[in-house]
Amino acid sequence: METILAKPSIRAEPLGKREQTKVQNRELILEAARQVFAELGFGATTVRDIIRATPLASGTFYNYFKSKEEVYQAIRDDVALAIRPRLREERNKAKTVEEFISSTFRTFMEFVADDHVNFRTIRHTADTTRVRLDTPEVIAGFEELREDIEKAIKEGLFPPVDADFLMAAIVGVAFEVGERMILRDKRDPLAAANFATALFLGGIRTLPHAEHPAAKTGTA
Amino acid sequence: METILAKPSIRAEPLGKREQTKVQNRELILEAARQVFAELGFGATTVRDIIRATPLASGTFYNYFKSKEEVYQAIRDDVALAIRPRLREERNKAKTVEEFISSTFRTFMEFVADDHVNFRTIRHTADTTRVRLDTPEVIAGFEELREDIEKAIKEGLFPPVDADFLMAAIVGVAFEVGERMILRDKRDPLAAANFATALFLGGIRTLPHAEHPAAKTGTA
DNA sequence: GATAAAAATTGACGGCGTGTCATGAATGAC
DNA sequence: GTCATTCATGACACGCCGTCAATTTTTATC
Repeated sequence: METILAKPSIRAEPLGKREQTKVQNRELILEAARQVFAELGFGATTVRDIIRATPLASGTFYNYFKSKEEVYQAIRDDVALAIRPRLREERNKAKTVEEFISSTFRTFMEFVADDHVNFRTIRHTADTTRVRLDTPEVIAGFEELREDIEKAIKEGLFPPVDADFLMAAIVGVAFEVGERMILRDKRDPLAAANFATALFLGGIRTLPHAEHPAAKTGTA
Repeated sequence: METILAKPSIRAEPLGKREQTKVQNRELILEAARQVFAELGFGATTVRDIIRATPLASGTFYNYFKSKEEVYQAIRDDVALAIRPRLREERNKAKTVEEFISSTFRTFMEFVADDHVNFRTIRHTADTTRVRLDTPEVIAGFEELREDIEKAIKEGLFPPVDADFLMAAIVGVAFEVGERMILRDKRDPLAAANFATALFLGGIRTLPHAEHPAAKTGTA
């Protein structure tokens, strides 16, 4: 852990066979887990189910993860780590409240629409009940948002509102509206983002008007 | 199930011994479950843990519930069934958008503040990860909200917005801001409700200004 | 009250998932 | 080629799950 001095003068890609299979096995487990979670739901899935969907032996699983929860975290964290930099960048570019809010929701909704397979399978278990697990990485993303809001307040971009509540509100709307979006027959991330943006910028009265107010369900 | 003709001419409270212990046992299990969930978290709790916290035998559990999930549902449903009528009543009394929104958030936040023990223990598991399970009763509450929004649109109270998205946004903000509220040292349901209400009525620019924008964390 | 029928409780049991660990195979260093 | 290290393997002991035949408790009837 301490000695970084390695033999090969070339410090690059060509991993040893050992490292290769290690990475491979990890990915094998993660991929199997994604499938099994999607099929059985998180709650019903067992470590055995995951490992059975893999050529590996049961004991091997525990060389990589401590539990199915940890696998789930890894999956979730991949997503969080992928979207967080993009969100941060967008927010940092923002010169106005409008840009801050709209770019946040647009980026998020587009990501969710792309990633809807993961999103869906992870949030919905087999039965009627829904599950939402926020891993430390995801929570760190929330904190980043709050920091950015606080910074924006300091710079006079935002009025001096309760940054903590505002962060919570943005998160709540993003996830909840995002979920409704991917449940619809036709996923329209822009429409969802526009809705959320308008809500935050001007409240209900400035929301875009729906074409067919009643026939808008699509959830069944 | 069909014959309602019972011997006792008095059709009233005094349940038979049979019915009494039935109600009692059910309550015994529910109460034990509340404690154990709070202590171990939902995920780590087993049916055995629950029944052990009870004078009953393991087999008896299954006369009352199919699984720990069903126990959890029952607990959650109690809460949902308690708050739904109050929310509905408030919304039905509303004559303006302002009343509709503000009464919804005020009622919800007050309820959450009162019930924060249940809310907290149920939403937070032992580890860092958070869990949210929406039971059918809770989801039915969401649907009620959407129906009320659709009705309000028909009556011209609301502009013709996307009722589904608006419902999701209200739910998201209510839960997420509600959670931040109960995490704070001093629970202030009115402040949380005012924040959410202002957001929905006029957007960010009309949000109440925080006294000490930076020192507002309280979450640590 | 005594007796029979109905209902509910009990705990032991087979099946399965969990996490561990001794064994052995693959890899890398020399 | 030899040896040490690292890792995969699957059997194992333990505990939980849901069931079910036996038993106890309650209710109905005489």
